[in-house]
Amino acid sequence: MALQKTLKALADPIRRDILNTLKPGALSAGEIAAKFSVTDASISRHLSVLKDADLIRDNRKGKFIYYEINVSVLEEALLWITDLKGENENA
Amino acid sequence: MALQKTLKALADPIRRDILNTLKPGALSAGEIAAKFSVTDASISRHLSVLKDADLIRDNRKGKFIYYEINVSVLEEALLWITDLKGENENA
DNA sequence: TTAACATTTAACTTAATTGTTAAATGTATT
DNA sequence: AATACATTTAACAATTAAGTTAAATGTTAA
Repeated sequence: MALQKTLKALADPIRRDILNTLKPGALSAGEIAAKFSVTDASISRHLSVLKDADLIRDNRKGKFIYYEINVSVLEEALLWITDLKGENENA
Repeated sequence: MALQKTLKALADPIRRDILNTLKPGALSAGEIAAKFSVTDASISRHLSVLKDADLIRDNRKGKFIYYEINVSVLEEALLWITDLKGENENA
């Protein structure tokens, strides 16, 4: 189930863009939304998909909710694709 | 565009299953379809999504159309995810 | 407690995806 | 040419996904 959620979450260009945006460090929902041309509500739903996939984590600081990337679940996706490629990491 | 198509194609469990099924070698559409519980027509459309993403290639041999996996486009997906992970392949 | 702000959730619309059945296409065989 | 077989395509129904606006929630500060 984790792999399915991960790949589904990564299959949307806005969500991939959000993840890249968070790579340098955490940002609030508003800061993230400001970078995109869709509504805050739309970004909020994308954030919830990413969070459900455990690709991001949130923590509230006062009025703001900061999101940070969590790369740990990418490992499974990487392994799946690598295995499909049929490559040996020691080759 | 290629990355988007790749990830979208990989975001479906049946399509991932098809790719794994093709890993050992090419199979005809019918042989692939026989392994799944959906109709031939449904598998045929999954095959066309995979083909459009260039994850598989087809070649007809008489009545049969054989599909084989093409892993080359996985490289871009792998690079994207690896870069997001922030890892250096020499680290 | 009221007001203001940040964010999410609800309700709704539209578009895309997946599955089904039935018709169409391509190839081989008689 | 006619039939049979493998596969795809078309047409349709059901589900899921993504966007919008408006209402709701949580937090801070007056």
